Amino acid sequence: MKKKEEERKTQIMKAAYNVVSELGYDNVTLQNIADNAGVSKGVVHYYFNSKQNILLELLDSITNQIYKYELEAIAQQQTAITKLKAYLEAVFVSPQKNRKFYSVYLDFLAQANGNADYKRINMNFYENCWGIGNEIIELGKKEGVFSKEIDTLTNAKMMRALIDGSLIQWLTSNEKELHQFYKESCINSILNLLQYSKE
Amino acid sequence: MKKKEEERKTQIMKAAYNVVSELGYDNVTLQNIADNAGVSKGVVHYYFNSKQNILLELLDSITNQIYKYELEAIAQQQTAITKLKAYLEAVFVSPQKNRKFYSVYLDFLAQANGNADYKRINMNFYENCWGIGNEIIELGKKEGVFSKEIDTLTNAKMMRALIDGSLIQWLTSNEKELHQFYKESCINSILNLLQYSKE
Amino acid sequence: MKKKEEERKTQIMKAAYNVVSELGYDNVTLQNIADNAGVSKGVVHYYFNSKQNILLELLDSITNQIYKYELEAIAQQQTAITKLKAYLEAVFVSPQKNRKFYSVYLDFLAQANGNADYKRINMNFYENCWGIGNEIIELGKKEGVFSKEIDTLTNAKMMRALIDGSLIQWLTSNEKELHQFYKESCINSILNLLQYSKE
Amino acid sequence: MKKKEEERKTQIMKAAYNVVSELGYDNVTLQNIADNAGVSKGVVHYYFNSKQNILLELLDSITNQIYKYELEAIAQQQTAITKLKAYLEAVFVSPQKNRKFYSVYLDFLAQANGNADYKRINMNFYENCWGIGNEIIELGKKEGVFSKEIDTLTNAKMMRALIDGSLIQWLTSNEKELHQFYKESCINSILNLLQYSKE
DNA sequence: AATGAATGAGAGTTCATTCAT
DNA sequence: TATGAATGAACTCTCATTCAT
Repeated sequence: MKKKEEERKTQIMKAAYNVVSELGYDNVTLQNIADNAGVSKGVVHYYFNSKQNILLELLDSITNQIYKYELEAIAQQQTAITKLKAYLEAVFVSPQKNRKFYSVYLDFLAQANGNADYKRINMNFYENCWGIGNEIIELGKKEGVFSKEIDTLTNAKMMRALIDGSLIQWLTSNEKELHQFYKESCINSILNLLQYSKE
Repeated sequence: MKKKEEERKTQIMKAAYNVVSELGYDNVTLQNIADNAGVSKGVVHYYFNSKQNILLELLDSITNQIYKYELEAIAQQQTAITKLKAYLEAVFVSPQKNRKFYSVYLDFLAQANGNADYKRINMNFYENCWGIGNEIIELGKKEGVFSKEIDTLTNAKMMRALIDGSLIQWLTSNEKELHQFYKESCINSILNLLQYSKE
Repeated sequence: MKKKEEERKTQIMKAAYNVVSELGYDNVTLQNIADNAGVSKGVVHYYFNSKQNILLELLDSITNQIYKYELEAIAQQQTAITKLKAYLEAVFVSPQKNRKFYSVYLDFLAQANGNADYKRINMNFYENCWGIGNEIIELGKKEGVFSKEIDTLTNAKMMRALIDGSLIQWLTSNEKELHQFYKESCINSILNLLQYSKE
Repeated sequence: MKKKEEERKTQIMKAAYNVVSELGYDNVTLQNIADNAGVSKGVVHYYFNSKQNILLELLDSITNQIYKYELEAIAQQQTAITKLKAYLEAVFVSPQKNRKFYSVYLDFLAQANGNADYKRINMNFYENCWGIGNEIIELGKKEGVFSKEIDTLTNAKMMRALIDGSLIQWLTSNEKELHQFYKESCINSILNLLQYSKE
């Protein structure tokens, strides 16, 4: 019983993810979501109490999925450098998936500015991301491959800023081949930041 | 005649900027804009042909203003390092102005994903920003203060990614005092990137 | 089997009475009724075929209960005057019960205007009430305590009009202490009408 | 300008009156009202901010109109008895108008039970009606045609209860010819109450 | 040049009813 | 018997756009 409910919610959330990525946050209607999920409009309200709720759970769900995927990626590596590379491979997973995730995520970032709930969820995502950065940097310092002079948290934040800024730039560029460029540039820049920074 | 028309359009655009920053892109109505501008709803349609047009011109206008402001800032400096610092001072102008600009800009970035016009305007803004980066980096290489091994355009792009990523992070954090932290972290990271990068 | 069904229907009807009195006729949902009865929404449909049916049976049920209660009250008295007083004590039973009954009854009266079924049930209730009035007045005429000149049925109708009009006025007044005032005023007016009327 | 707005609101309110009397309070839709008024759905919202507002103003409007009509009727008479008769002629104006007004009024009375705004408006109407009763009774006492022993306000309240109760009974009866019966019975009962009451 | 009244399509939401389990 | 998931029609309300003045 509980299982079926969970399946339905997942089904609707996937539909919402599709629709938001295709039409953009404010063009989404419940009818769109229902159509994409292959259910009636009433079902959407039955499982979520409002449109707001669906989108709230969607943001929560996709950021957590991204985070878990990244966590798993670095867990399979042993050294700071390989963990860092695995992390960036996970982040820059593919043009298709990045386009989908970042176009939806950007919509939520825009909404977050005036919405405390979205803000909270995004803050949580940031903290998770910074946590990954922290872990890698600390390990690198221990290994002696990263500069001991740099502040761990600050650089974790800068890492994520570089990643988000890059993928947002890439989204605008609209060219698939640039995905590789941004991935490599990001890796190089981060490596340089962590290895050679002074002061 | 022409002059009055220009004034009216500017007046309405300022109102649109205020309203979008306060309410968010998709909560804006023409009535809001008209009220904020102190004119009737009909006037807004008279000078712009549609709501879409106002917002299109708004994005164009604010990105160009930001660009000009940044250009002027670096024009007053002579060396690469001072130009870079002036650039970042111009970008991180103040918590109030950054909040206003970036909340509106983020809204447009989100919209841009499905809208070629927004995309084009943003691409133009990016190119302007990269141009500033290029100029500073080239000068620094000539002066010998920046590493000659780095690729100019790539690093100009990374600079802007770091800036945008930082200010978007800051927007979510919602704390005024962090503005200073992000500004300084950005300057330090960029300086380190440009001065010590290898390969 | 039959017994259980009867119990269930009673249980649901009590719930309906509670819910209509609390929320008002048009704010009632089947879910409310089901919740108040502690059963599932499907059960309500199982025992009654439609929402309309529940409410129809509710009106029938509560008007008959009121009538029976009034009948019993006058049956315990022997004289016209004591029967009349007992009748009015039964009608003005208590602020709580009057509020509950009259708020629901008023809802039905309002609905009755466009609904022949409600109208029929209410007409039946009126006839029952007039019957009580008739009985009391006839007895009083025989006893010589009421004027022989008055028309029995007409005065029975006026009695009930005075009662309903008073309790509806009282409902609006919203003050518990006025309940006593309206009860006494009603008794006095009816006594005067029946005892001293000319022509 | 103001005049046209007033006309439109009146036009819409008349339509609302028609529609509520035909369909009943909770079956009314904004589309019905718009259709009956011969305007678009948007216009109704343009002049009233919500459905609730239309109905609130409707109750206020019709009760005040009724009151003014009654006031004018008694103003044209000089003695207590002729004023009383004129009042009742005004109240029982015609089967058509009574049916329309009382079916709508009954809807509002039912709503008033859970709505403070409706309650307030109805209370105001009651006070106006009691005021008319007071004026007539006081005059009759001065003239010596009404019993000096009766309490003025109490009897004014009972008068109105008798009137409302009678017309509500008549509504259910659904027979045009009974209108005359209820009018006459009401007049006779009130006259008897005011002339011959003891204690 | 400027107004704001009027339109109507389309949004989110509610809920009686149906029906597979 | 009993459940509650699913449906979809119908509701109120919003708002870009049009247009007579």
